[in-house]
Amino acid sequence: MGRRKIEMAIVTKPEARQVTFSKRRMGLFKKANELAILCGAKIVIVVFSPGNKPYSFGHPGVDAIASKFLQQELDLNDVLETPSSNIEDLNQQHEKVLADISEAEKEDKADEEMLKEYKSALLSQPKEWKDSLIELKDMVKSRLCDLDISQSMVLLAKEPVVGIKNQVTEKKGKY
Amino acid sequence: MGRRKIEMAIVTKPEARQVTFSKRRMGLFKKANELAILCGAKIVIVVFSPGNKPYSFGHPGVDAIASKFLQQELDLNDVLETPSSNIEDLNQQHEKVLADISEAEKEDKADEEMLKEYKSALLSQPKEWKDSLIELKDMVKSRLCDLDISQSMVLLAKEPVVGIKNQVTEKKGKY
DNA sequence: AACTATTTATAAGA
DNA sequence: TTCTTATAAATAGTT
Repeated sequence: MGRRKIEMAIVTKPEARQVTFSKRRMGLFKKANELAILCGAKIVIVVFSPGNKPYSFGHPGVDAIASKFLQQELDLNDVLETPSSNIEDLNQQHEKVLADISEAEKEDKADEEMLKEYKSALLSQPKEWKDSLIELKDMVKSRLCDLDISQSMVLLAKEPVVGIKNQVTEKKGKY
Repeated sequence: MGRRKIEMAIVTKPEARQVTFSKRRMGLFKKANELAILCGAKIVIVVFSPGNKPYSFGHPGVDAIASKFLQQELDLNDVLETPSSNIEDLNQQHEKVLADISEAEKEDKADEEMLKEYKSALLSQPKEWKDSLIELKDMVKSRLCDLDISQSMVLLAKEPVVGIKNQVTEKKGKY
Protein backbone atom coordinates (compact mmCIF):
# COMPACT_ATOMS: atom_id res chain seq x y z
CA MET A 1 0.00 0.00 0.00
CA GLY A 2 2.19 2.66 -1.33
CA ARG A 3 3.36 4.11 -4.54
CA ARG A 4 4.63 0.70 -5.56
CA LYS A 5 4.34 -2.86 -4.42
CA ILE A 6 7.50 -3.87 -2.57
CA GLU A 7 9.29 -7.20 -2.51
CA MET A 8 9.00 -9.24 0.65
CA ALA A 9 12.69 -9.27 1.42
CA ILE A 10 14.87 -7.32 3.78
CA VAL A 11 15.12 -3.67 2.83
CA THR A 12 18.75 -3.31 1.92
CA LYS A 13 19.27 0.41 2.48
CA PRO A 14 19.67 0.90 6.24
CA GLU A 15 18.02 4.33 6.26
CA ALA A 16 15.04 3.12 4.30
CA ARG A 17 14.82 0.09 6.54
CA GLN A 18 14.68 2.27 9.60
CA VAL A 19 11.91 4.37 8.10
CA THR A 20 9.96 1.28 7.11
CA PHE A 21 10.43 -0.12 10.57
CA SER A 22 9.10 2.99 12.24
CA LYS A 23 6.06 3.27 10.01
CA ARG A 24 5.17 -0.38 10.17
CA ARG A 25 5.77 -0.76 13.88
CA MET A 26 3.33 2.03 14.48
CA GLY A 27 0.89 0.41 12.11
CA LEU A 28 1.24 -2.93 13.83
CA PHE A 29 0.60 -1.50 17.29
CA LYS A 30 -2.39 0.42 15.98
CA LYS A 31 -3.84 -2.74 14.52
CA ALA A 32 -3.22 -4.56 17.77
CA ASN A 33 -4.98 -1.83 19.70
CA GLU A 34 -7.97 -1.97 17.39
CA LEU A 35 -8.15 -5.75 17.71
CA ALA A 36 -8.03 -5.49 21.49
CA ILE A 37 -10.77 -2.88 21.63
CA LEU A 38 -13.08 -4.27 18.97
CA CYS A 39 -12.92 -7.84 20.23
CA GLY A 40 -12.01 -7.55 23.90
CA ALA A 41 -8.82 -9.50 23.27
CA LYS A 42 -5.72 -9.51 25.42
CA ILE A 43 -2.56 -8.84 23.47
CA VAL A 44 1.15 -8.51 24.12
CA ILE A 45 3.68 -7.65 21.47
CA VAL A 46 7.43 -7.31 21.83
CA VAL A 47 9.49 -6.14 18.88
CA PHE A 48 13.23 -5.72 18.62
CA SER A 49 14.30 -3.30 15.92
CA PRO A 50 17.18 -4.13 13.57
CA GLY A 51 19.31 -2.13 16.02
CA ASN A 52 17.97 -4.32 18.85
CA LYS A 53 16.00 -1.57 20.46
CA PRO A 54 12.97 -3.02 22.24
CA TYR A 55 9.41 -1.83 21.73
CA SER A 56 6.41 -3.25 23.47
CA PHE A 57 2.66 -3.10 23.27
CA GLY A 58 0.24 -4.52 25.75
CA HIS A 59 -3.46 -4.49 26.32
CA PRO A 60 -4.48 -4.37 29.00
CA GLY A 61 -1.71 -2.67 30.86
CA VAL A 62 1.26 -4.92 30.35
CA ASP A 63 3.39 -2.27 28.93
CA ALA A 64 4.04 -0.20 32.00
CA ILE A 65 5.74 -3.21 33.52
CA ALA A 66 7.25 -4.51 30.33
CA SER A 67 9.08 -1.29 29.63
CA LYS A 68 10.76 -1.42 33.02
CA PHE A 69 12.15 -4.85 32.36
CA LEU A 70 13.04 -4.18 28.79
CA GLN A 71 15.15 -1.31 30.01
CA GLN A 72 16.74 -3.54 32.60
CA GLU A 73 17.49 -6.04 29.90
CA LEU A 74 19.49 -3.41 28.08
CA ASP A 75 21.33 -2.54 31.26
CA LEU A 76 22.14 -6.17 31.85
CA ASN A 77 23.29 -6.63 28.30
CA ASP A 78 25.74 -3.80 28.86
CA VAL A 79 27.07 -5.54 31.94
CA LEU A 80 27.36 -8.86 30.18
CA GLU A 81 29.26 -7.32 27.32
CA THR A 82 32.05 -6.15 29.59
CA PRO A 83 34.85 -8.72 29.92
CA SER A 84 34.97 -8.22 33.69
CA SER A 85 31.46 -9.45 34.27
CA ASN A 86 31.38 -12.08 36.96
CA ILE A 87 28.91 -13.60 39.33
CA GLU A 88 29.26 -10.80 41.85
CA ASP A 89 28.42 -8.22 39.19
CA LEU A 90 25.43 -10.17 38.08
CA ASN A 91 24.22 -10.61 41.61
CA GLN A 92 24.54 -6.89 42.08
CA GLN A 93 22.57 -6.27 38.94
CA HIS A 94 19.99 -8.70 40.08
CA GLU A 95 19.59 -6.98 43.41
CA LYS A 96 19.16 -3.75 41.53
CA VAL A 97 16.33 -5.35 39.62
CA LEU A 98 14.70 -6.53 42.81
CA ALA A 99 15.18 -3.12 44.36
CA ASP A 100 13.54 -1.50 41.36
CA ILE A 101 10.62 -3.84 41.72
CA SER A 102 10.16 -2.93 45.36
CA GLU A 103 10.39 0.72 44.46
CA ALA A 104 7.81 0.35 41.75
CA GLU A 105 5.57 -1.43 44.22
CA LYS A 106 5.67 1.53 46.54
CA GLU A 107 5.32 4.31 44.04
CA ASP A 108 2.60 2.86 41.87
CA LYS A 109 -0.33 1.47 43.78
CA ALA A 110 -2.15 0.47 40.62
CA ASP A 111 0.62 -1.96 39.79
CA GLU A 112 0.70 -3.56 43.19
CA GLU A 113 -1.50 -6.47 42.39
CA MET A 114 0.27 -7.17 39.14
CA LEU A 115 3.66 -7.14 40.80
CA LYS A 116 2.51 -9.51 43.48
CA GLU A 117 1.26 -11.91 40.90
CA TYR A 118 4.46 -11.59 38.94
CA LYS A 119 6.47 -12.41 42.04
CA SER A 120 4.24 -15.35 42.70
CA ALA A 121 4.88 -16.59 39.23
CA LEU A 122 8.60 -16.30 39.72
CA LEU A 123 8.40 -18.27 42.91
CA SER A 124 6.15 -20.97 41.56
CA GLN A 125 8.95 -23.28 40.59
CA PRO A 126 8.78 -26.15 43.06
CA LYS A 127 11.36 -28.61 41.80
CA GLU A 128 14.24 -26.78 40.23
CA TRP A 129 15.72 -25.06 43.25
CA LYS A 130 17.96 -27.77 44.56
CA ASP A 131 19.53 -28.61 41.23
CA SER A 132 19.68 -24.98 40.35
CA LEU A 133 22.09 -24.14 43.12
CA ILE A 134 24.52 -26.71 41.77
CA GLU A 135 24.25 -25.56 38.20
CA LEU A 136 24.29 -21.88 38.98
CA LYS A 137 27.97 -21.27 38.56
CA ASP A 138 27.91 -22.53 34.99
CA MET A 139 24.59 -21.00 34.12
CA VAL A 140 24.92 -17.50 35.41
CA LYS A 141 26.94 -16.29 32.50
CA SER A 142 24.15 -17.03 30.08
CA ARG A 143 22.08 -13.94 30.08
CA LEU A 144 20.07 -12.93 33.08
CA CYS A 145 18.18 -10.57 30.85
CA ASP A 146 15.93 -13.32 29.56
CA LEU A 147 14.19 -13.48 32.87
CA ASP A 148 13.40 -9.83 32.65
CA ILE A 149 11.67 -10.19 29.34
CA SER A 150 9.75 -13.13 30.67
CA GLN A 151 8.72 -11.21 33.74
CA SER A 152 6.96 -8.66 31.62
CA MET A 153 5.11 -11.39 29.82
CA VAL A 154 3.86 -13.04 32.94
CA LEU A 155 1.14 -10.50 33.25
CA LEU A 156 -0.65 -11.35 30.04
CA ALA A 157 -1.62 -14.72 31.32
CA LYS A 158 -3.59 -13.16 34.13
CA GLU A 159 -7.22 -12.31 34.21
CA PRO A 160 -7.74 -8.66 33.32
CA VAL A 161 -6.34 -6.33 35.93
CA VAL A 162 -8.49 -3.34 36.67
CA GLY A 163 -7.20 0.18 36.61
CA ILE A 164 -4.31 -0.36 34.22
CA LYS A 165 -4.64 1.25 30.86
CA ASN A 166 -2.98 0.08 27.71
CA GLN A 167 -0.19 2.13 26.27
CA VAL A 168 2.80 2.06 24.02
CA THR A 169 6.35 2.83 25.03
CA GLU A 170 9.81 3.00 23.64
CA LYS A 171 13.09 2.67 25.42
CA LYS A 172 16.43 4.09 24.46
CA GLY A 173 18.52 1.43 22.76
CA LYS A 174 22.04 1.29 21.56
CA TYR A 175 21.44 2.73 18.10
CA MET B 1 -11.27 -0.47 5.58
CA GLY B 2 -14.47 -2.09 4.60
CA ARG B 3 -17.84 -1.22 3.23
CA ARG B 4 -18.25 1.21 6.08
CA LYS B 5 -16.14 2.83 8.73
CA ILE B 6 -16.71 1.13 12.07
CA GLU B 7 -16.74 2.61 15.55
CA MET B 8 -13.76 1.85 17.77
CA ALA B 9 -15.75 0.10 20.45
CA ILE B 10 -16.35 -3.51 21.29
CA VAL B 11 -18.41 -5.29 18.67
CA THR B 12 -21.58 -6.13 20.51
CA LYS B 13 -22.85 -9.07 18.47
CA PRO B 14 -20.80 -12.11 19.57
CA GLU B 15 -20.87 -13.75 16.15
CA ALA B 16 -19.73 -10.60 14.42
CA ARG B 17 -17.07 -10.13 17.06
CA GLN B 18 -15.72 -13.60 16.41
CA VAL B 19 -15.58 -12.93 12.68
CA THR B 20 -13.84 -9.63 13.23
CA PHE B 21 -11.38 -11.27 15.59
CA SER B 22 -10.48 -13.98 13.10
CA LYS B 23 -9.96 -11.59 10.23
CA ARG B 24 -8.01 -9.05 12.20
CA ARG B 25 -5.86 -11.54 14.01
CA MET B 26 -4.78 -12.92 10.67
CA GLY B 27 -4.14 -9.42 9.43
CA LEU B 28 -2.10 -8.58 12.52
CA PHE B 29 0.10 -11.66 12.18
CA LYS B 30 0.59 -10.97 8.49
CA LYS B 31 1.70 -7.45 9.26
CA ALA B 32 4.03 -8.73 11.94
CA ASN B 33 5.55 -11.21 9.52
CA GLU B 34 6.11 -8.49 6.95
CA LEU B 35 7.74 -6.24 9.53
CA ALA B 36 10.03 -9.05 10.61
CA ILE B 37 11.08 -9.87 7.07
CA LEU B 38 11.37 -6.36 5.68
CA CYS B 39 13.31 -5.02 8.63
CA GLY B 40 15.00 -8.04 10.16
CA ALA B 41 13.12 -7.44 13.38
CA LYS B 42 12.44 -10.01 16.09
CA ILE B 43 8.80 -10.18 17.09
CA VAL B 44 6.64 -12.09 19.48
CA ILE B 45 2.88 -11.70 19.73
CA VAL B 46 0.50 -13.45 22.05
CA VAL B 47 -3.23 -12.88 21.69
CA PHE B 48 -6.04 -14.23 23.79
CA SER B 49 -9.37 -14.28 22.00
CA PRO B 50 -12.54 -13.11 23.74
CA GLY B 51 -13.09 -16.80 24.52
CA ASN B 52 -9.58 -16.91 26.02
CA LYS B 53 -8.15 -19.11 23.32
CA PRO B 54 -4.43 -18.38 22.88
CA TYR B 55 -2.81 -17.56 19.56
CA SER B 56 0.83 -16.80 19.10
CA PHE B 57 3.17 -15.51 16.49
CA GLY B 58 6.93 -15.46 16.64
CA HIS B 59 9.80 -14.60 14.39
CA PRO B 60 12.20 -16.15 14.44
CA GLY B 61 10.93 -19.49 15.59
CA VAL B 62 9.45 -18.71 18.94
CA ASP B 63 6.15 -20.16 18.10
CA ALA B 64 7.08 -23.81 18.05
CA ILE B 65 8.07 -23.45 21.68
CA ALA B 66 5.37 -20.99 22.60
CA SER B 67 2.57 -23.24 21.43
CA LYS B 68 3.79 -26.02 23.67
CA PHE B 69 3.64 -23.83 26.72
CA LEU B 70 0.42 -22.14 25.76
CA GLN B 71 -1.17 -25.56 25.62
CA GLN B 72 0.33 -26.41 28.97
CA GLU B 73 -1.07 -23.24 30.36
CA LEU B 74 -4.54 -24.38 29.35
CA ASP B 75 -3.89 -27.75 30.96
CA LEU B 76 -2.73 -26.07 34.14
CA ASN B 77 -5.75 -23.82 34.18
CA ASP B 78 -7.92 -26.89 34.06
CA VAL B 79 -6.03 -28.37 36.99
CA LEU B 80 -6.22 -25.17 38.99
CA GLU B 81 -9.95 -24.90 38.41
CA THR B 82 -10.61 -28.20 40.15
CA PRO B 83 -11.21 -27.82 43.90
CA SER B 84 -8.84 -30.69 44.62
CA SER B 85 -5.78 -29.00 43.19
CA ASN B 86 -2.94 -29.12 45.68
CA ILE B 87 0.81 -28.85 45.74
CA GLU B 88 1.31 -32.46 44.73
CA ASP B 89 -0.83 -32.00 41.63
CA LEU B 90 1.05 -28.88 40.69
CA ASN B 91 4.37 -30.57 41.19
CA GLN B 92 3.19 -33.36 38.95
CA GLN B 93 2.14 -30.85 36.33
CA HIS B 94 5.46 -29.16 36.63
CA GLU B 95 7.35 -32.37 36.14
CA LYS B 96 5.26 -33.00 33.07
CA VAL B 97 6.40 -29.65 31.74
CA LEU B 98 10.02 -30.51 32.39
CA ALA B 99 9.55 -33.92 30.81
CA ASP B 100 8.05 -32.34 27.73
CA ILE B 101 11.03 -30.04 27.51
CA SER B 102 13.46 -32.94 27.65
CA GLU B 103 11.45 -34.74 25.03
CA ALA B 104 11.42 -31.74 22.76
CA GLU B 105 15.17 -31.47 23.24
CA LYS B 106 15.65 -34.97 21.95
CA GLU B 107 13.23 -34.94 19.08
CA ASP B 108 14.04 -31.56 17.64
CA LYS B 109 17.71 -30.87 17.24
CA ALA B 110 17.11 -27.45 15.81
CA ASP B 111 15.56 -26.36 19.08
CA GLU B 112 18.35 -27.67 21.25
CA GLU B 113 20.22 -24.46 21.65
CA MET B 114 17.10 -22.46 22.33
CA LEU B 115 15.96 -24.86 25.00
CA LYS B 116 19.32 -24.79 26.70
CA GLU B 117 19.21 -21.05 26.81
CA TYR B 118 15.70 -21.10 28.13
CA LYS B 119 16.76 -23.42 30.88
CA SER B 120 19.69 -21.19 31.68
CA ALA B 121 17.32 -18.29 31.96
CA LEU B 122 15.14 -20.18 34.38
CA LEU B 123 18.14 -20.98 36.50
CA SER B 124 19.66 -17.52 36.43
CA GLN B 125 18.00 -16.32 39.57
CA PRO B 126 20.77 -16.20 42.14
CA LYS B 127 19.09 -14.67 45.18
CA GLU B 128 15.50 -15.72 45.35
CA TRP B 129 15.90 -19.41 45.95
CA LYS B 130 16.30 -19.44 49.71
CA ASP B 131 13.40 -17.12 50.40
CA SER B 132 11.37 -18.87 47.79
CA LEU B 133 11.33 -22.13 49.66
CA ILE B 134 9.75 -20.41 52.63
CA GLU B 135 7.15 -18.61 50.60
CA LEU B 136 6.34 -21.50 48.34
CA LYS B 137 3.45 -22.90 50.32
CA ASP B 138 1.54 -19.66 50.06
CA MET B 139 2.58 -18.89 46.54
CA VAL B 140 1.98 -22.13 44.75
CA LYS B 141 -1.74 -21.62 44.48
CA SER B 142 -1.28 -18.54 42.36
CA ARG B 143 -1.05 -19.82 38.87
CA LEU B 144 1.92 -21.79 37.73
CA CYS B 145 0.73 -21.20 34.20
CA ASP B 146 2.31 -17.77 34.17
CA LEU B 147 5.73 -19.31 34.08
CA ASP B 148 4.79 -21.25 31.00
CA ILE B 149 3.84 -18.15 29.11
CA SER B 150 7.02 -16.48 30.22
CA GLN B 151 9.08 -19.44 29.14
CA SER B 152 7.91 -19.04 25.58
CA MET B 153 8.89 -15.40 25.70
CA VAL B 154 12.36 -16.03 26.95
CA LEU B 155 13.49 -16.95 23.50
CA LEU B 156 12.79 -13.61 21.93
CA ALA B 157 15.46 -11.90 23.93
CA LYS B 158 18.13 -14.05 22.42
CA GLU B 159 20.33 -13.29 19.50
CA PRO B 160 18.85 -14.78 16.34
CA VAL B 161 18.95 -18.56 16.37
CA VAL B 162 19.72 -20.11 13.05
CA GLY B 163 17.64 -22.82 11.52
CA ILE B 164 14.35 -21.99 13.20
CA LYS B 165 11.61 -20.79 10.94
CA ASN B 166 8.76 -18.57 11.92
CA GLN B 167 5.29 -19.95 12.00
CA VAL B 168 1.83 -19.41 13.35
CA THR B 169 -0.15 -21.83 15.48
CA GLU B 170 -3.43 -22.15 17.24
CA LYS B 171 -4.32 -24.28 20.21
CA LYS B 172 -7.69 -25.61 21.22
CA GLY B 173 -9.20 -23.42 23.91
CA LYS B 174 -12.26 -23.79 26.04
CA TYR B 175 -14.74 -22.18 23.66
C1' DA C 1 7.77 15.12 9.18
C1' DA C 2 4.12 15.73 5.41
C1' DC C 3 2.04 14.48 1.30
C1' DT C 4 -0.47 11.43 -2.06
C1' DA C 5 -0.74 7.74 -5.43
C1' DT C 6 -1.34 3.11 -4.71
C1' DT C 7 -1.72 -1.05 -2.55
C1' DT C 8 -3.67 -3.67 1.09
C1' DA C 9 -7.00 -4.83 4.71
C1' DT C 10 -11.45 -5.59 5.76
C1' DA C 11 -16.99 -4.79 6.67
C1' DA C 12 -20.82 -6.24 4.81
C1' DG C 13 -23.12 -9.34 2.02
C1' DA C 14 -23.71 -13.83 -0.37
C1' DT D 1 -16.38 -20.76 7.13
C1' DT D 2 -15.00 -18.99 2.63
C1' DC D 3 -15.53 -15.73 -1.30
C1' DT D 4 -16.63 -11.33 -3.24
C1' DT D 5 -16.39 -6.48 -3.61
C1' DA D 6 -16.92 -1.68 -2.25
C1' DT D 7 -14.59 1.12 0.71
C1' DA D 8 -11.49 2.53 4.42
C1' DA D 9 -6.88 2.49 5.92
C1' DA D 10 -1.85 1.80 5.60
C1' DT D 11 2.18 2.98 3.47
C1' DA D 12 6.27 3.53 -0.49
C1' DG D 13 8.17 6.90 -2.70
C1' DT D 14 8.56 11.68 -2.88
C1' DT D 15 9.01 16.64 -1.19
